[in-house]
Amino acid sequence: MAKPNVVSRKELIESAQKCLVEQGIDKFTLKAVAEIAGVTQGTVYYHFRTKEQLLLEVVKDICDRSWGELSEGNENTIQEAIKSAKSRCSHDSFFHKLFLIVMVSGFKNEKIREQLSSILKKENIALSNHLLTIWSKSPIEGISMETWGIFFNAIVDGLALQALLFENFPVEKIYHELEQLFLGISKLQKEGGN
Amino acid sequence: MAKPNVVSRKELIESAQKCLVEQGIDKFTLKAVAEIAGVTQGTVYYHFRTKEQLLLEVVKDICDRSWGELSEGNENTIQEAIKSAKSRCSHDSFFHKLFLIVMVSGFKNEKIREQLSSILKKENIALSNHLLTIWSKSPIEGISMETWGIFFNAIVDGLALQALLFENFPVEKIYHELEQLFLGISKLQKEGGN
Amino acid sequence: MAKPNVVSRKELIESAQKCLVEQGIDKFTLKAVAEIAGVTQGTVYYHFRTKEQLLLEVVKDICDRSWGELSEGNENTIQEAIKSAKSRCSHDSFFHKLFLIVMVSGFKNEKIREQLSSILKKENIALSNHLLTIWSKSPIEGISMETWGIFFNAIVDGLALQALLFENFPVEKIYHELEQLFLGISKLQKEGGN
Amino acid sequence: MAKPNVVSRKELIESAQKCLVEQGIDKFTLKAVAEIAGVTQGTVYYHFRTKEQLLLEVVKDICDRSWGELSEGNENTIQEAIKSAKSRCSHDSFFHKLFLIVMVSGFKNEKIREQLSSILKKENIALSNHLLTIWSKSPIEGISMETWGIFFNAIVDGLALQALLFENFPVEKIYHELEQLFLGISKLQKEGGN
DNA sequence: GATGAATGAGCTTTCATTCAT
DNA sequence: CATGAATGAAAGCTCATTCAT
Repeated sequence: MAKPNVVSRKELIESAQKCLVEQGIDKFTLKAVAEIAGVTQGTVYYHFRTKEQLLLEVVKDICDRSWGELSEGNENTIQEAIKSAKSRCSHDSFFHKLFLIVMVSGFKNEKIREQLSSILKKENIALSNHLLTIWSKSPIEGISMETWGIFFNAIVDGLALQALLFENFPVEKIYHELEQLFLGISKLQKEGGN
Repeated sequence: MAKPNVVSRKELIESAQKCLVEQGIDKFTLKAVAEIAGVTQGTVYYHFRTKEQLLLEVVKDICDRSWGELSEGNENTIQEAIKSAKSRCSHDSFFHKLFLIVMVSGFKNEKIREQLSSILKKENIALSNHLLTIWSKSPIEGISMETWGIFFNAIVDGLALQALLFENFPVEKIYHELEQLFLGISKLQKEGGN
Repeated sequence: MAKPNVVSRKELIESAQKCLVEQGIDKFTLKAVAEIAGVTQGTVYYHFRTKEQLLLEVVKDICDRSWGELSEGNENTIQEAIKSAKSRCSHDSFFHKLFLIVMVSGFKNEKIREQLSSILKKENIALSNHLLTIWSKSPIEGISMETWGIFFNAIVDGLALQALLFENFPVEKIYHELEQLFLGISKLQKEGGN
Repeated sequence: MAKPNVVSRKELIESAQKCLVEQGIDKFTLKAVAEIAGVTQGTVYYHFRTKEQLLLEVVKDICDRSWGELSEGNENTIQEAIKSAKSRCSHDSFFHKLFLIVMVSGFKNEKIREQLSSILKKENIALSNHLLTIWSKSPIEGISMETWGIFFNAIVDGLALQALLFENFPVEKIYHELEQLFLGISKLQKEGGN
């Protein structure tokens, strides 16, 4: 019943991700992927017809995971959402590195761009919805709830980018202050309610 | 054959940047750069001893320009700063594409990472200073002025990232709302003064 | 395309040797080797990871063969040993050309130098031992049996060198006289026995 | 009166020889030669129209020097001749390395081969003549005086070859025994005179 | 005379891809 | 299913050579 080599495919995708992050985009070769997975080049070809196909499946996998995390929706408070973002943000963040690498590849690959933009969009929406459950309405006039999601996502990504670039990015401190920012803005909302 | 002085280093660096952005990172070959510059491969090698060296000089050039813009400091109001950020943000932004591409290359190249992080740091500081001239003190307790610079830079970069990914990112709208965000926060500062 | 098992490593090594001797050291390119072997450059690279590696295996092969010949030890008399040396000595001697070419390459490659010196040493020893079975003791006082092996080897190599350089080196004549030399020296040994 | 740049040409040839010996045959590039001489590539071209021409002049220079040494003829005894040979023989002998390198290049260059063979021939003859002044006639019947010169030259070259290959070639010891060999053979001649 | 920028052919090497086994 | 030998196109790079200055 159990399908054989379902694992194998998944392992190869994970090896590819590992390769991308650990060896960098220009050493992302099928030979390298094969080596990490402990198989031969031919085997990689057996599972993915081309290199592009493998890259695409890497992207799909990223999206699936991301989607899974969003659906879990176990972040009930702003604090938890920020905590979750923080955990993915550090100087050596596997996830953000991988995301940026495939994003850059996506500049010349419409399929990749589409997939990545679709999860980003979903994140934006999920964040908006989340904020809606916390705030009854936008804390600042002129900023739609959709935009609040975009802003939150943008700031989290922007911080991740800095964390990847800086050797000693003070993740703890910055995320603590990010929490203050949201509390401050949230207060605005309550006051604005008057 | 062998006509002297047909290209300058600067022209080659610009060709390299064009190549990176227009052809993508994996078609960034010295042949392509040479073609764009209208010279032969040998000429590129005469000026930059390796491909890595060329990439490094591309990064240096980005940093120099960025630094130049910061020094000009002709953004006197928040509105102008946001306007300037907006102008660099669009679905096909040359600058941000280039930045991300070299940043991803920098993941495996310490020299590149250092340079890029140094300009980002300068941007953060310039922004903090700018905000300091507008706000007398931090509008929200618990957030240092340094962090406001980091936040502003992060949100701008995060939005640029989305703009690169989405086909129809509403730059105008979002940047208008970003202005509202800053006005709202600024108001907090004044009130907090009481 | 991609027909498996069209060449063996051994064939490639032989092609490389042919290339070195027939085309000379500075036309010893992997393209040339591949052409001689009737394969593509890629194939050569599949078997030997670098050009240096191929050269090293060429040297190893020379040593193995040389060692094989020494072990056979089917030269029972001085006359036979000289005959064997003569046969390898001529204006176009494949063996000596090859040896000198790799020796010169070995000047900047410790691994090659080591291998070549090791077979030369073995030749010296084999010759000493051979002479010992013919002469009961050194024919000339002050010259050890080890040195006789070195001298014999040196003169044979020196003659080979001249044969490679001169257009009309009188191999027959010189080797006949070399025989006289040994007979003369051998007589000394007998007389010295008194 | 003093011709300018007469030196320069000579210096370039010496730089080329240095380059050949120190960097090896496959790093013998005009750029390397220019660097050693402290000039630019263009300058090397100004003096020698092609790389082959430079190599040829290197060979000519070797021959001129060698010929100069032969003409000096300040080796009056066998002991002095052997001493002179010994001095040129060591694990790092500049002269023999250079000779072998250009000899190997000469395998595919008739002009080089001719020049080298001509000096070798002269050496052979000079040695024969020298021996003739010491021995009234050949010490061993059947060996012509010409051949004695060839033998002596061959053994000296063969020993040099071993010295280049072995890390610890016992030059002192071997050359002392070579002297014994000649003394032994010389004695034969006197006895044979009876 | 001398220089250094430019060239282009050709080199070593890498790599996605194919295919017989 | 999986392998590994083979391929060929294209990459990075080197270098003898040319030429305007």
